[in-house]
Amino acid sequence: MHNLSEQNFIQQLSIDCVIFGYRDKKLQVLVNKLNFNGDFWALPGGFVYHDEDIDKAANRILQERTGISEIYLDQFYVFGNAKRKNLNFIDALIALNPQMLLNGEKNKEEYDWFTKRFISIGYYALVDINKVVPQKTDLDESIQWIDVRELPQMIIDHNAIVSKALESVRLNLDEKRLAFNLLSETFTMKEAQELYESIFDKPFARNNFQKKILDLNVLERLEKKFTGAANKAPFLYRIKK
Amino acid sequence: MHNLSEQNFIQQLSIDCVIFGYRDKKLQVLVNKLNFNGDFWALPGGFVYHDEDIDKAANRILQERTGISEIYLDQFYVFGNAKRKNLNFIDALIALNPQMLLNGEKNKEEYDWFTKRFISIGYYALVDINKVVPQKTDLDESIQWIDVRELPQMIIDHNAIVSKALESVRLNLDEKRLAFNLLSETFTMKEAQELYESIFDKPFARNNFQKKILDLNVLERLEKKFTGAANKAPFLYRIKK
DNA sequence: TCAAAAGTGTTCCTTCTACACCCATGT
DNA sequence: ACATGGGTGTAGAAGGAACACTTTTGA
Repeated sequence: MHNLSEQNFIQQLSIDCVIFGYRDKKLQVLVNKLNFNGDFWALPGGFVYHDEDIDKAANRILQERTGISEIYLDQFYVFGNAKRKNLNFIDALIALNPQMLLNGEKNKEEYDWFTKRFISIGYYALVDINKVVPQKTDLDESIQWIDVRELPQMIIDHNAIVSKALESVRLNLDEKRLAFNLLSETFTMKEAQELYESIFDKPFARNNFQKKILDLNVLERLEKKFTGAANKAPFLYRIKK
Repeated sequence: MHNLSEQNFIQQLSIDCVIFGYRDKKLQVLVNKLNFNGDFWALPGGFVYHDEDIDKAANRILQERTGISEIYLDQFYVFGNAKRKNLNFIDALIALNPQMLLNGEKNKEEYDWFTKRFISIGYYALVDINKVVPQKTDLDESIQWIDVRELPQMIIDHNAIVSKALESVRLNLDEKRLAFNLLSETFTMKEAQELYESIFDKPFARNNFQKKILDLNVLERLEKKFTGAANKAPFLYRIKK
């Protein structure tokens, strides 16, 4: 593990990130599988340096995991149940990975630091999945995109954090023009519609959707996209600068 | 001061409460004036015990300050700027109150605990102002209701916290039926309208307002209220159980 | 009988929804 | 020519805003 216990970070405070991407007509979340025996899944997260804004900390964590900066992100909720501890998870981990205890002193410190009750600030991020190269840390066995509706059971309350994040995204989608952060720079109206449908998990009428989106007055129409298919070629759109 | 430094609380984490009440056709906020020389105003706030849910902590703080339980409250934002410290405020305080330094050791601990950077979770509460008996702590010179549009300059970012709270209340007012928490148990439609007008700081059309509120289908109509005025007596309403 | 304020109805306009039609494209 | 999918127009429904009218109350 890192030098978590060395007091560089604010104690008992963490940040958990729900990073949304969109591919294959599915809304996906970036999650990592922890590098231990047993199935331990978690959201990317981290801690806050003593002299660091929490927004900056969230940005840093996101950059570490996705490789890109200038990510759209928003704080959406604080999870502060008193029982929010890594303790149960750590004990299950140690039962399956007894070698973890070998290092004595050092690990004892880590253990004490890490098993306290944590308050976690939830951030959601919306990224163009094609620009992201997921980065695992040495705590992770792997990091991958998983369909938001097919997530495995995750540690502590991370599944609940994802639910709350999705709820917040839905509430803010139109007002803050969030959706377009999930698409590549140019896209067709159909792609935008399929994105909406995967976020809200319901169909939209094609003509009315187009009208609604264009009435937002934030898109500019570019050239047509010829796919070779035997039908009218759709226009490409881009967010107005 | 209290035994803040005795590690009963989670470090560097606070809760600040924006307690809204309504009287004299004005939306008011409960604020306290600190018990030192100089004009130091602050929102009621507190800290979180190690074994306490953050929602419970907010409830406890509210109960201490208002004397009532069963308060409607909602977490609305986390304020986590790195420069969020009591340091400047404390130094100004000490300059005006040099006697504070006399107690040596004990106060040094307090000083160290209290001058660190704090992350604060904002909660707003909506109360029936008639049921509240504001309670000051021994840190306060006074505690009082002040019109939300006439608040003095407060310490750190407390004015910004109030702004953000008001914004959140406006967003959630209809969806969560928040408004009626601010009125006494029975009220006339005019009173409800005046409350809305003070929250949104704009007038509503009388007839349309009545239709909108009754269409919510959450109120029951009671007897008429005869005031002695030379006009038609309005009905009283109450929230349906 | 009158003024003041409450209650209710109606029209107009904007917005949302559903249906229909036409157009471009490659086979 | 034809099937396929994209773009646009329009009528009907629903919701909100503005206006008008009636009712109740105490002086």
